[in-house]
Amino acid sequence: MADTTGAGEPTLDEQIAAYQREFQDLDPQVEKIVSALSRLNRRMNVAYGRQTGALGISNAEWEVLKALVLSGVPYRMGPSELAKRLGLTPAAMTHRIDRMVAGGLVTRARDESNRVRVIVELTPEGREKWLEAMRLASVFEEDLLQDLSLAERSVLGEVLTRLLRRVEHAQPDAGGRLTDLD
Amino acid sequence: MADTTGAGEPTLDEQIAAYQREFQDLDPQVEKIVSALSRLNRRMNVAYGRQTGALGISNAEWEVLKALVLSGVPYRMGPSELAKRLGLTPAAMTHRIDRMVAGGLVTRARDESNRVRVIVELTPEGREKWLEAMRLASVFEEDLLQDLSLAERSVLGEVLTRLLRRVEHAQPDAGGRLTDLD
DNA sequence: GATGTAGTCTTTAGCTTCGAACTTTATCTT
DNA sequence: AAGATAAAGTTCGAAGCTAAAGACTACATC
Repeated sequence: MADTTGAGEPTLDEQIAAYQREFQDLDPQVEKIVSALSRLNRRMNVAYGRQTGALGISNAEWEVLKALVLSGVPYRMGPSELAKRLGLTPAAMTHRIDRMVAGGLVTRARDESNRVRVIVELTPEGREKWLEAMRLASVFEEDLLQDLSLAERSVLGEVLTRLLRRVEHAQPDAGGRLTDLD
Repeated sequence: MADTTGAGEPTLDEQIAAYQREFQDLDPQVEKIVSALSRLNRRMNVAYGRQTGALGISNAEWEVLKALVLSGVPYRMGPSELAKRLGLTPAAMTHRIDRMVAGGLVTRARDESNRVRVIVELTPEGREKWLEAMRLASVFEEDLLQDLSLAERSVLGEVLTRLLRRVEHAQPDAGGRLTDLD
């Protein structure tokens, strides 16, 4: 379970109509964008989960592999750095690393120059898993976007990064309004 | 914690560059769109979480309220219907309803015409909570999209629903490819 | 060099979820 | 009717998460 496939969910247009019925002062166009974004993301995560599952790892483990690989050679990071990157508590990171060490995806060693620190390092097996997952993911992503023209891709990318900048550089105040930080 | 704010995360462009370095056959434009989508969604969920938290409910409870309100008067649904809608197991639904009954957001009653069934019904307090949350959310969403022109909003909505249709009407096969169902 | 303080993990307790087994009620078959 | 089958929720045990407390190391200050 925990499919989040959205089976039995109303169509997007039905949902917008219901919103309009229950909450009048709502811009349907805004709501459509927001709802589509959220749904699209959930469906994509389900797809990623199926792919990583087929490789015998979880999405959670895939994220750790991703952080390590993207950090570049020699593929090492400390647990707290990883935790911050993934938005986890240090406690959760400890346990996740435990599982991944047991699965042979990473190794854990004490930093000899500073014995408080721990070094998590990607194993060759872990790197290979990530590559396999990436191969599947990139095929899926290409297929997903295949109907979009080059112009549409360009606009979509630009608009999304603009929105991203807005949430990142602004924080909602108590009333929920976004106020610029800089 | 569990902020998922992405503190200490590389910028989007740095991340794309790292992908290129570690995995050559990747279309940077595709990856930019996908990464932006995912990040944007995480940041938005954090914002929603702050807002619902300020109202004394969790995002999880907010989702149940949403499903009930959108179902329309008389705001009633069965646990399994709710579970399917939210992508939860029946077990998780049972517990979530327990908590919401305790919090006065919904009531639980046996259906007298079919005593296997249970009816979860929104309380006036629950409906009011949802309205408050919606007021905050709609302000946030308007602010988020404020820099987009009408034309851009229209294109964005159209493109996103097209992508959504593609994931919904197609399922990735074992190799990860999306194959049309109809 | 003893003591305090800060930083980095790990441990513990409690919560939410999933998967699977179980209970209760309705329905179908004969 | 009687018994099998199906459907709807709940209960149970394990996994993974958070928050808070604890343990250990490094470093500053006296």
